[in-house]
Amino acid sequence: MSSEGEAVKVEGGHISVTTISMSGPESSNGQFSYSSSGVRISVSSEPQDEDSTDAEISKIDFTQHQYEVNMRNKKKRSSGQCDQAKEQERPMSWEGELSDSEMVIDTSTNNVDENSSSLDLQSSRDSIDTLRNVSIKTEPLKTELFHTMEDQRVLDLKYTVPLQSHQRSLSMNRISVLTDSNSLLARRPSSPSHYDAHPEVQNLTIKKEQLSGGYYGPERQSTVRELKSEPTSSVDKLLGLHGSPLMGRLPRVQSSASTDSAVHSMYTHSVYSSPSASPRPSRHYTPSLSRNNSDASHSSCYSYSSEFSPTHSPVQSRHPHVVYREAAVFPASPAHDEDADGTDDRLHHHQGISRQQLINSPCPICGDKISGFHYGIFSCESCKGFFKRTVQNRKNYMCLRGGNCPVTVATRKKCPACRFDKCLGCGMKLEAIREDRTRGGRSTYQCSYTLSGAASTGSLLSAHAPATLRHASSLTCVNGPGSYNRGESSNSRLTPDIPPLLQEIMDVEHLWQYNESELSRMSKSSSSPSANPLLAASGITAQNSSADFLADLCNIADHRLYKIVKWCKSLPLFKNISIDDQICLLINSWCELLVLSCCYRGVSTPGEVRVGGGRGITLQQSAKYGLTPCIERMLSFTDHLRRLRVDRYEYVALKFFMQVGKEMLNPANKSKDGEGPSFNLLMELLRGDH
DNA sequence: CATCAAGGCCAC
DNA sequence: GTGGCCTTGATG
Repeated sequence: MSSEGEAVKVEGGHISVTTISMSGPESSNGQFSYSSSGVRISVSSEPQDEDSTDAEISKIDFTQHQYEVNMRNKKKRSSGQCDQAKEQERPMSWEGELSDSEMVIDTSTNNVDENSSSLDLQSSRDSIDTLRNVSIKTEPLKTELFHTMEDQRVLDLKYTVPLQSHQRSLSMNRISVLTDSNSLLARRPSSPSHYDAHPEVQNLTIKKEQLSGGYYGPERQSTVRELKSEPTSSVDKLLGLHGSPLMGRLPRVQSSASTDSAVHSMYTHSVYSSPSASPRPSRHYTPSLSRNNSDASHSSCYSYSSEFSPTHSPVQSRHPHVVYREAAVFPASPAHDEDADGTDDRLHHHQGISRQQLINSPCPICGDKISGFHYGIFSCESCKGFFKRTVQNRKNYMCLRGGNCPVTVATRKKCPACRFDKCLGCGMKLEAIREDRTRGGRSTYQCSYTLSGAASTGSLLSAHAPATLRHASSLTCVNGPGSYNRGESSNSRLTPDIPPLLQEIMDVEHLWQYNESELSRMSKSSSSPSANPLLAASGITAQNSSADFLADLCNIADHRLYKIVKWCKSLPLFKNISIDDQICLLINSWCELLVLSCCYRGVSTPGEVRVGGGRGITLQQSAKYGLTPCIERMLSFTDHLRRLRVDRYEYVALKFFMQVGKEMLNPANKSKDGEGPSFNLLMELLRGDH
C-alpha cells in the first residue's frame, strides 16, 4: 500500500514543500501501513526592516573613513557606548549550553501551534510511558501536526511512535524541516538584519542579479508561524499536488520571483563541487594583496564531497596542502561565471574598493574598526580575538534569545553565540585557526580579499532591493563567498528546486520502511504474533504488560536502530565520513537522546531545565542530575559537527536520527553514559557487522 | 626588509 | 572573557 501526498507551495516569499508518504506493506486485514513520512521544506523570505537599514546607512559619515588605519591605536570607547551597552544588557549566554540548533524539543508555551507542540512532547513522553506502563497513547494522524520550532534555527525533526488513525496504525517517521536561512545554516548563519551598513554601500553599483541576498526582519516570526500553523492539507489543496511519494518525484517547485530561493540557495553551496563550480585560478584582488591570494587556490572549503574529510579538521594545520577555492564577492554574478578575473574585476570595477577602503570600513561583525584581514575576512581586533578564543577553546555558546541578537560594538559582549554565528556568517573560517598554534607565517586556507558576507551582500544591498534578493543574499553570505554554483545562470538561481542533498536523503527514504520479509522475520521473533511487527501496529495497547512485551519493544528498537543506521549510512555525507566520525556522531547523539529522555522523565524540574527554546541545561544542573558526562559528550558532538562542517542537511539527518532514536529508546534500560542495550548493536551496525 | 596574518600576553 | 598590543615567521 502506498498513499502519498505532497505539496509545494510558493506563496509570497516562502516556499513550503510538503511530502507525505505513507507506505509499507499493508497488513493482511489492510488496516495499517508501517511508515509514513512527511517532509516540509519551508523557506521564508521576509524583508528586513528597511527603515532601520536605511537609517543605518544614512548614519554613516563616509568621509570619516578616509583616514589611514593605525592598528596600534588604542580604541577609545565612548561612555555613550557603555551606557548603551548597559541599557541593552541582556542575559548572557552561557558557555556549554547547547545551541538552539542542538536542541530539538521546544517547550515554549507560546508556540503558535500548541497542539502540535504538545503532541510532540506528548508523543515523546508517550514513548517513554509506553516503555514504563506498557501502554501507548494514540493520536490521530493530522497533517497539520507538522510543525516547526519557535526558534527557526532549529530544524525540527520529529518522530512519533506509531500513531493510529482509526483502524490505521501508522508508524510515522516525520521529518519536519523548516528552513529559513537561519534554520538552514546552523552555525553558519547570522542574521543579516544585524549587519551593519557599510560605507562601501555608497560606492557600489550592484546589479540586482548579482545579488542574492536578504534580510530577515521582524516579520520572520510571523511568517514562520504562518507556516507552522499552516495545515499541510491546505497546502495540498492550494496546489492540488498529490500522488508522488518522494521528493524525488516532486514537481519542480514553482518558481516565483519572490522565492528565489532559499531552497535553491541553501543547497547550491552544497554542490559547488560540481563541474559548474570547478575551481578557477585564484586572482589577486589588488597587486598589494597578491600575496594573500597567492596561496589561495581552489577547492571548496565548505563542500559536502569527500573534500570534507572528517579527518581533516577545519582547524588549520600549519601547512595544509588543502587549498581552497577563491572566494568571490559576488558569487552569484552571472557576469562572473566565466570570468577568471571576476573577483578582482568586480572589486575594482563594480566596487572600486581598495584594501585601504576595506580596512577603513567598519567590522562586518560588530561595526568596530577593522584592524586587518583575520581568518578570512576583514574584521576588527576584538572579533578576531573572539573568534580565535571561541574556536581554540572550543566554546559552545547558545543564544538565549533565538539567535537574533544584534551584534554591535556595544552589544557584542552580550551574546557570544550570535557573535560567533555572525563571525561564521560573515565568512570567518574555522580552518584559519591553527591547530598547532604556531605563530607567524602565511596562512594557506582560502584567503582572498573580499568583503565579508555582510559587507558584500547584505548591507550592500539597497534596502529597497526586492526582499527575495536580499533574502538570497543572506544565504550566500552565510555560506561564504564563492559558495554559489557558478555555473548557474541568474535565472536558474532564482528557480527553487529540490536541494540535491535533500533529494539524496529522500532517495533513501525507503530504508525506513519495512518489507514483507522483514515484518515476517520480526513477527517470528516476537513474543506473540500479535505483539509484533511493530507491536501489531494497530493496537499497541499491549495490555499483557510483561517481560515479553518489553522484549518486543527492545526488538523493535533494535530493528528500528538497524534501519536508522542503515539509513544514516546511506546518507550522502554520512557515508562519506570515516567510520570513527560516524561512530562519534551517533554515539554522541545517543547521549543527547539520553539527556532529553532524562528531561522528559522529570529528572529535571520545571524552571530549571527547559529543553529547547529555554535555558537549556546548565552544567551545574547536569552535574546535579549526574548528566555531566552526557552534556560533555553532547558538547563534543556539537564540536564534532562543527569541525566536520556538517551542514544543515547532514544535521537534519542526524537530528532525525536522534529523534527517532529518542522515541525508540527505553530510558529505563539506558545507563547514564549513553550506553544501553542497543549500543553494541549500534556499534556493530556502524562497523558493518550486519 | 617590509608586510601581515597568525598566536600570545596581559591589563581590565 | 575581552580586547589591545606584541611577537612570530612565511612570503615577496
